[in-house]
Amino acid sequence: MLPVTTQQKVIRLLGQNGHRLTSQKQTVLKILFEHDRSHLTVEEIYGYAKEESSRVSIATIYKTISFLEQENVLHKIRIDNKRNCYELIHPNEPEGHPHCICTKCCKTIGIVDESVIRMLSVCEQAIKVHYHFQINLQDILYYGLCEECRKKS
Amino acid sequence: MLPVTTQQKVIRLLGQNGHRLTSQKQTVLKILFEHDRSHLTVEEIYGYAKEESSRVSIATIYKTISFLEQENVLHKIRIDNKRNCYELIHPNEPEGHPHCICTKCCKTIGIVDESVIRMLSVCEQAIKVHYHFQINLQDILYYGLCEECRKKS
DNA sequence: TTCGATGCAAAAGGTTTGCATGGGT
DNA sequence: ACCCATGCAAACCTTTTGCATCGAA
Repeated sequence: MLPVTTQQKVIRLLGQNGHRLTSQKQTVLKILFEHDRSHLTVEEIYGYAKEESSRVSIATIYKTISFLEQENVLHKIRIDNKRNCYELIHPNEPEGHPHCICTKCCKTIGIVDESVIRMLSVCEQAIKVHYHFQINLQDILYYGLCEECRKKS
Repeated sequence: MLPVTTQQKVIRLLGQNGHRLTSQKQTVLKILFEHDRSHLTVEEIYGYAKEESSRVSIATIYKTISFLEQENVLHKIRIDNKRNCYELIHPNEPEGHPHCICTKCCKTIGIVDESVIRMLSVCEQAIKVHYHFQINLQDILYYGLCEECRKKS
C-alpha cells in the first residue's frame, strides 16, 4: 500500500501546473491506489472505472495514464506484447525493478529485495565494461512458476 | 554468422514433418541468415523479401515467422512495445540472452559474454531463493547509449 | 469566463484469419 | 493428385487523434 501521505502528494500534484483535477483523474488514481502492487492493463483500469462511475471513456483512461506516466506516478511494464500493464511507482524503491511473471496464474511479482538489486547492478557494471554500453534504463522480466502454482503441480 | 552446416540443417528441417519447403520460406531464411545478429522487424523482413522476389505477402511473412518460432529457429524479442523483433537462435549460445538497445541509433547488441551470463544466473538463483519463484525464461533489456553514440554526444 | 479535460467516433497500425488458388511432394 | 502453403482482403485489437462540448479554477 502506498503511504497515504504519498497518495495525497500525488493527488495534489495533478491539479498543478495548469492541470485540472477532474473526477475521472481521481477515479483512476483511486483504482491505482486500491490495486497497488498489481499490474493492471488499461482494460482492467477502464473496467474498474466504469464500476465507480459510468461517465468515463476509454480514451480518457489512455490520456490519464499517459499523463500519470509523464508525471512519474505510473510505470509501464510490458508483461505480454499484446497489451501494456501499469504499476504505481514507489518513490523509495528502485524504479524499473525486475518482475517475475507466473505463466500459470499470470501473477506478477516485483523484485525489490536489496541484495538481488545489488547483484543486478553488478551485472550492469560488467556489461558497461565488456560492451562499452552506457545503461540508462533496465527492463527485466522472468517467466516461470510462482510458489503456489509450483506446489499445485 | 550462423555456421553453414547449421543453416543447412535448418533448411532441411523445414521440409520435414509434412511441411513444404517453399520459395517464400527459403527467401525468409536467406534474409535471416544474411542478417544474423541483427534484430529484424516483420516489416523489415517483408521489405527485404520483396527485393528478393515480388511474390511475397505480409501474411506469409507472419505465418513463416510463427512457424520458425515454433521450430526453435527464431526468437522473438520485444524491443519496443509497438512491433516485434526477431533474431536467429544460435544453438550453442544461451537462449534468450539479454540485449542492449541504444536509444539514439536503435542498434541492439546481444549480451552473450560468458562472465556476464554467469553473473546473471547468480541473480536468478538469488531470486529463486528469496521469492520462491521458479524461473523458466528470462527477458532482459537494457536501454542506453552505445559506444559510438556516447562518443558523438 | 477561460481553456484544459472529456467523450465520441473515426483512424491508425500491427497482427491474425478465412478462403479460394497455387505449387511442393 | 493430394493437400499444405500462399495471397488477398477483411477482421481484430489496442492505442491514438480530432473536434465539439463540458466543467474546474
